[in-house]
Amino acid sequence: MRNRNYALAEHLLDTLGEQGYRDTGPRRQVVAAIARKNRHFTAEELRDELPSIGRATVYRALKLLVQSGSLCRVLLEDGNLHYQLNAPDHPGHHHHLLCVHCGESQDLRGCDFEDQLHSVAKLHQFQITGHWLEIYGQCHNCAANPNDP
Amino acid sequence: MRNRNYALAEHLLDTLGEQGYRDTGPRRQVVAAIARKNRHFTAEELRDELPSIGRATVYRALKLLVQSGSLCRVLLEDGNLHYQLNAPDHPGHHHHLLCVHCGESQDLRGCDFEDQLHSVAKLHQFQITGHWLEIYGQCHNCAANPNDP
DNA sequence: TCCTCAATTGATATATCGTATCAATAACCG
DNA sequence: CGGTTATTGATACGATATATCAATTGAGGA
Repeated sequence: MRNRNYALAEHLLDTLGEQGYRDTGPRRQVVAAIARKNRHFTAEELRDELPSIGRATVYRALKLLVQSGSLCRVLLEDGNLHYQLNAPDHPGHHHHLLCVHCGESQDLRGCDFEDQLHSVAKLHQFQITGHWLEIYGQCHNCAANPNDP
Repeated sequence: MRNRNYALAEHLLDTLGEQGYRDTGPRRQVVAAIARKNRHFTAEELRDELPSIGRATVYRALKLLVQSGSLCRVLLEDGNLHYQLNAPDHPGHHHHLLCVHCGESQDLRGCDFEDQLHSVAKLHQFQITGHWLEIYGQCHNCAANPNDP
C-alpha cells in the first residue's frame, strides 16, 4: 500500500513535471497526501492534514492537478464540490458512481453518453461543447450491508 | 410580459402557501425579482436588486423555492452554482442545456437517460438513487451569430 | 376588529471555499 | 556554482452561505 501510494505520488509529480512545473517540497507533500486518500475529499480536509503548508499552496496544487487531468472535481448531491484522484490509466473527463453511504466512487468506464447527448442536442438545435454528469446511489457493498459503519 | 411575470410570481407564492409558508412582503419581493429573470442567476445578484431585504432572507427564500421544486440549482462549467427558475409546468428534477455564450438555459424535455443509467449501474452492481447532469454548449442563436453581444 | 402566537425577518457574526498580492525563498539550468 | 524565474506562504480579500436571536408581522380564532 505504501508502495502503491508512493508510485502514485511519483506519477503525479511526473505528470506535472512534463508540463514544466517544478518538483518542490510542498508539492510533494500535497501529492503524497492525495495519494493516501481512497475517496473524494475537500481542499480543507487536505489542508488539515498538512498544517505546515500554506493554504494558497494547497489550492494551487489542486488546481494544477485538475488541469493536468490527474484530479477530478466531483459534485456531491448537496452541491458541494470535492476532489477525487483519477486512476493513472483513466485521466481527464469521465463520470463517477458515487456511493452516498460510504463515499466510495467508481469511475464509469466503457460507457458513452456522448451519442445520446448529441442526438438530443440536435432536437434542441444546440451545439454541445461539454457536459457534467454525476450519479448517486449505493455501491454493491453498502446495498448489501446497509448497517455497516 | 409584466403580466406573465406577475402570474409567475403568484404561482410561486401559491406553491409556497400550499406548503404552509406565509405570504410576506420580503418573500413577494424576492419572488417578483426571480420572475423577472430570464436566465440563471446567483443569490448575490438577486441581493443587489433587493438592497432593502436582508441577506439571510434572500437565501432562505431561495432555499424554500428549491425545496418546493420551483427553482433549480444549475452547475456552471466552472463549478459555480447558479439558480434557475423552473417552468411552472416542468418543476422538480430535470436537466438543462446551458448556452455558455448568452447564458440561456433550455430544459431538456422528453428525454430519458434513466434507462441507460440503470443498465450501466447494473454492470457496476450499483443502485442508483439520483443523478446530476448539465450540458454546456451554444444555443441555436449564438451558434448562428457568434459575434452578437 | 382585535389578539395572540408562531413564523418570519434582518442585523450581525461566523463558516466555508477560494483567489489576489507580494516579498522572500528555492528549483532548475547553463 | 550563480542567475533567473517559478514557487511559496502570510495576509487580505471576496463570494457564498448558515447560525443566532431579538424584534416584527401574518393569519386564524375570539
